[in-house]
Amino acid sequence: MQSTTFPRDDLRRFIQQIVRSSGFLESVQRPHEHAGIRLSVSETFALGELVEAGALSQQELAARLGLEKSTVSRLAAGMVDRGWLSRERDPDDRRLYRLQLTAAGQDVADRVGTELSEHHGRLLARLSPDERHALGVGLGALVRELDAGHGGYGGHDHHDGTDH
Amino acid sequence: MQSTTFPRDDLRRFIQQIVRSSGFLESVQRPHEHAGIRLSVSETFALGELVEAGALSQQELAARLGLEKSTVSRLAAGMVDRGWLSRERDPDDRRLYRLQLTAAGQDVADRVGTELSEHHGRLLARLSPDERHALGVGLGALVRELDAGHGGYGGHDHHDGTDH
DNA sequence: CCCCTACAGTTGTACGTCACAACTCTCACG
DNA sequence: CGTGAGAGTTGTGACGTACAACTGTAGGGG
Repeated sequence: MQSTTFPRDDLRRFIQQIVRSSGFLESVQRPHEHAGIRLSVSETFALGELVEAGALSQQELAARLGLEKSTVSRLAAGMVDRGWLSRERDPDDRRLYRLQLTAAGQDVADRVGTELSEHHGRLLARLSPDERHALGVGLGALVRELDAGHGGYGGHDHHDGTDH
Repeated sequence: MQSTTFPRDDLRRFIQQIVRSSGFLESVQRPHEHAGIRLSVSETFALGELVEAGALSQQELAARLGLEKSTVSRLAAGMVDRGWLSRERDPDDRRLYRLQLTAAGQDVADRVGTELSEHHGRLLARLSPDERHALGVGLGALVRELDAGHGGYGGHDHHDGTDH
């Protein structure tokens, strides 16, 4: 059964308090300023995914973000408009796009990343070393299981991972 | 091109992967089925806050959810319509409402809470006892610091936290 | 070679969630 | 009383998203 170290629904209480303390419900819906740049949460995550992956098709990006392809189509278009993304057809399969950060896009990603990193650093600095370590272990395990099993809240079950 | 500050932020990487694996961006925007009941994320959290607090004014609920009072006004109205909430003026100060769960509302809160709890339980069951413990310690510390300092991602800074 | 299916991406549309601003109503205080 | 402050409401508009119907490319069999 469950050990007494993590009783009944503490995870839920944590989530609720995180929501409360981080202005969560507001910030997901509205564009935001990070490092003097106005971007939506989806854009922020898209930057992160592109930094990590290098080049992605829109489908792949959609799968990573858990969004519909039509949504990502418009998301990418907006980022292209702002000069953050280059969108070229894949020469080997002209159905695909190759989304890639431009120099300006990398710069934005860098600045936003730095700001978030500093923010998180300040937050983590207030934890004891043991707590920081515990957080890393715990979140690492959580992410591992979320990735492995189905951890979604929706049941919709996209984000499959079937790529060519 | 120094583009490596983005991925170096561990907390950020965790968040990103959690987003990816939990269908987050989609589910925040759209009503959802929990225990056969269709509700939005804000409604889910509102139920949680009301279970925890017993009775709240709309302002207090707004502060806890990090939402504007007008938004909460409509949120509460919807929940009253569905019979989950009773909304009576506070006899001592008729400006305030006393929001309280009805029997039906408590039932819904209970069912949704149970489902979430089981979901979280299944997730946590796949962690080792050490990992579960670490997660508890780490998240506990994180919540503590989020609550204490300003941990918000916006610069907006409402949600003052003057409550209780 | 052509058709047919599969797949990537686009566009039209509708919906849900939210904030801001201007308003009403109640309270407290002089 | 009248004035100001606080709780809640309503009008409005912005934004992010999904779904469905569409276009265009690719890869097979007849």
